[in-house]
Amino acid sequence: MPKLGMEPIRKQALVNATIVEIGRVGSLDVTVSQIAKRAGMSSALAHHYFGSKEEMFLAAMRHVLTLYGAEVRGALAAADGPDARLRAILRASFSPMNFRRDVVGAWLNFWVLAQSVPGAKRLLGVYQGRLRSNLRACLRPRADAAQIADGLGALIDGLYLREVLKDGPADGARAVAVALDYLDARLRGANAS
Amino acid sequence: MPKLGMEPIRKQALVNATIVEIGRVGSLDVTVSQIAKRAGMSSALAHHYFGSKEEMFLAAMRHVLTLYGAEVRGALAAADGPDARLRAILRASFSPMNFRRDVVGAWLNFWVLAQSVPGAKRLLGVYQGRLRSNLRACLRPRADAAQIADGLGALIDGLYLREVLKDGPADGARAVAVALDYLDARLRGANAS
DNA sequence: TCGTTTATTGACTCGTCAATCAACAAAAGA
DNA sequence: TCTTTTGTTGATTGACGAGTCAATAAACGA
Repeated sequence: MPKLGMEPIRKQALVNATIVEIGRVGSLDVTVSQIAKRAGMSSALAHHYFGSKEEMFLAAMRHVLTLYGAEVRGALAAADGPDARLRAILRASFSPMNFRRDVVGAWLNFWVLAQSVPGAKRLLGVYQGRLRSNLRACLRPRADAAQIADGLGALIDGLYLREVLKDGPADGARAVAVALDYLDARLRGANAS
Repeated sequence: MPKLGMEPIRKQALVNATIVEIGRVGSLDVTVSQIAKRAGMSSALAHHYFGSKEEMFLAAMRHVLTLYGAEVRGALAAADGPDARLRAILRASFSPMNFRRDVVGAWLNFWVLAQSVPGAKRLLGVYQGRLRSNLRACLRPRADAAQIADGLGALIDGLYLREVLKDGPADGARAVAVALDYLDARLRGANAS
């Protein structure tokens, strides 16, 4: 049975299974056995490839973040002009992939993980920093670019949160609409206060 | 030692200890023993008063929600006019009490809890419903009241989130400023798109 | 061919923790 | 006084789960 070069395949399967299981259970209280089972292997093998459960969580987090980053980069590449780039970031952030129930559930639990695991906190910091700098870049000429970007970043996270708790299916288009609604108003309005 | 009428005192102590411990550990992975110890009693007594750990979590959540509700109600009572009432809700939401590190940590974990415990989900639903109806009431005359309220609610939650992850101390005043910044722009601007 | 590396698992260890229980202490009531 | 109610805990149970280990097997390299 044992074919060589299994490591990357097994790891990927475990990462996917981790995300699915976290989303299914709705918390980080998933056992390595559950994850391994879903990935079609024994828990011992999971421990063999990732040294620990925490390492598995971090790998899953890294994967989600990587996918998101790729999506944003792709959307940005196809947009020119600051305005179009802003909208591209929003659309990417609320794309169906990011709104898959398990992915959003994973994000939520990663936020919690970041409270206690420094590695997780660092990863989230990288994501937030990139998002912030992307947003600011689109708003650079304005004096209040930083404040607008911070608010918009928070709005994105908040809209995410709402979707997790909703009963029905997530509605990315609506989230984009709400965000654009505020952003447009803020961009047009005088820089208040 | 045993004085009578201990029940409410013990329960309150446990609820407070639960919030503190969740905030300290940064997750729901707190043992009943830890909580009981901080509350100055044995874990057996904790189980005696609340039947289970889950019941303790729900009681703590109810308490946080009650405090928040009282704060909003108090702020609303002292404000007249829709505009002042909107600002009152914002100020109450970002009051120092709600930005205490452990309280915000508790909120974050309650969001996670709501994913798997129906009772928790119901409680959060009540909170969100009240917040939404309060916000809408302040915006009633407008045709787009619902959309503005939804965005503002999400913005509040998102700003919360940012504070949890920050390293330094939480800054409620800044959050209020960012929220007002967007809200003012949105209220003044044409109802876009 | 034979040792080495990679893949894989079942069984096991060790710790932890929620929940229970038996027992004890003090107040209230009869 | 005696009994019932309330408060309180140490010890115990029972389950579960992360991580380890020994053993097996296939491929590879020399």
